[in-house]
Amino acid sequence: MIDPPHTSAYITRMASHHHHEHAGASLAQAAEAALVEAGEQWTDMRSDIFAVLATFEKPASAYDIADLVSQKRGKRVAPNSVYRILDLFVATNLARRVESANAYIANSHPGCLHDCIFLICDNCGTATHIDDDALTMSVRAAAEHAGFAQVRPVIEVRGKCADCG
Amino acid sequence: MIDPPHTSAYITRMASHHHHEHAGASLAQAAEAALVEAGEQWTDMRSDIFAVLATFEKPASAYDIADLVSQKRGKRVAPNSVYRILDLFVATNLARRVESANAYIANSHPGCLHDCIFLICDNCGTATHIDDDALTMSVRAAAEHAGFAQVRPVIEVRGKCADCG
DNA sequence: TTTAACGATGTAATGTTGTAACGTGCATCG
DNA sequence: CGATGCACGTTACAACATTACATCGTTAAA
Repeated sequence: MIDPPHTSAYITRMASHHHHEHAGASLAQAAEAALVEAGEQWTDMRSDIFAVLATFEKPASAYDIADLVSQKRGKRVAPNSVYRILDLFVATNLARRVESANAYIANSHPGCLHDCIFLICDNCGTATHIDDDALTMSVRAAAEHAGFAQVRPVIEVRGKCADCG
Repeated sequence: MIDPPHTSAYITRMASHHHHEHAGASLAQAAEAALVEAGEQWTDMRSDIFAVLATFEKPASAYDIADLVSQKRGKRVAPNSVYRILDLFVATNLARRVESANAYIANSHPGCLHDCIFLICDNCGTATHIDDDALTMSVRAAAEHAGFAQVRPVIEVRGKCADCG
């Protein structure tokens, strides 16, 4: 159903495509399509959580999202529920977890499978992502060379962004 | 450490960089030297924390360390004290933080400054590190090209290690 | 010799992030 | 109808991390 990130299907798909950056309603639509494509439901709760996540400039913690979604719905949504859905989003490539920030960020081109490199500013917290398939493939290769399988690269760079320099 | 790779490509790539790998007492000595070199004190508490950290095969959480050091001393050592010292160790390159595991690992060649790539097994939790300066320099370069300064790469790979495959 | 300053550690409290276990409501399908 | 499966709710708790302030010993100045 979902191509796990370590399959060759994943890798081949990733090599060719050139993508389309979404935003706003278009992004939500693309997300919905990708989730349905993966055989999952696009529920109100999932829609709300994705919408909130997509409004953030910076990586958002599950608790941040829980707060905003709670507001939006006028009813408490527990972090727990948010985590469940974020896990689903990550598994289906609608969102990414930023490990060095314990937070999540919407994928601006869901449906396009990719290893990402995140740059996170230590000062303002914003995250930008860059794509460099040569680089990420080298990291994969190095890990596989060391005997690792089902590899999932985590490539992030902390530093000071151009605006905060 | 797992068995080092043996291909000629790997060896060539690594050729520029020779470390002395420390272990046990030799490692503690090297750590002490590096810390003193950095203008910091090598106290009993720091020594104990480093010793405990160095015994772990897997990345150790601050709480893991706090528990063991508490045992060793017969007196409770608060996580907070451990964090302080771990922060110092990370700042002085005696230890590394593994972001994707919220945990720490002793640097087996303190005093030798460079970026590491960690491979963490999702199954058994063990972490091994590989050095590939060409790769880490490329990541740095990519970040700098995007306007980032004072960059600190976080390169980790989650997956299944050879033993757990 | 007192006393001020400083660095390291202790203590307590609290904040943030993440999971486990189990319950409820609702749709589908035999 | 009853059984199944899935999404989500509720509660509780575990794991990770920080803040503020106190204490203690060493060093350095008065």
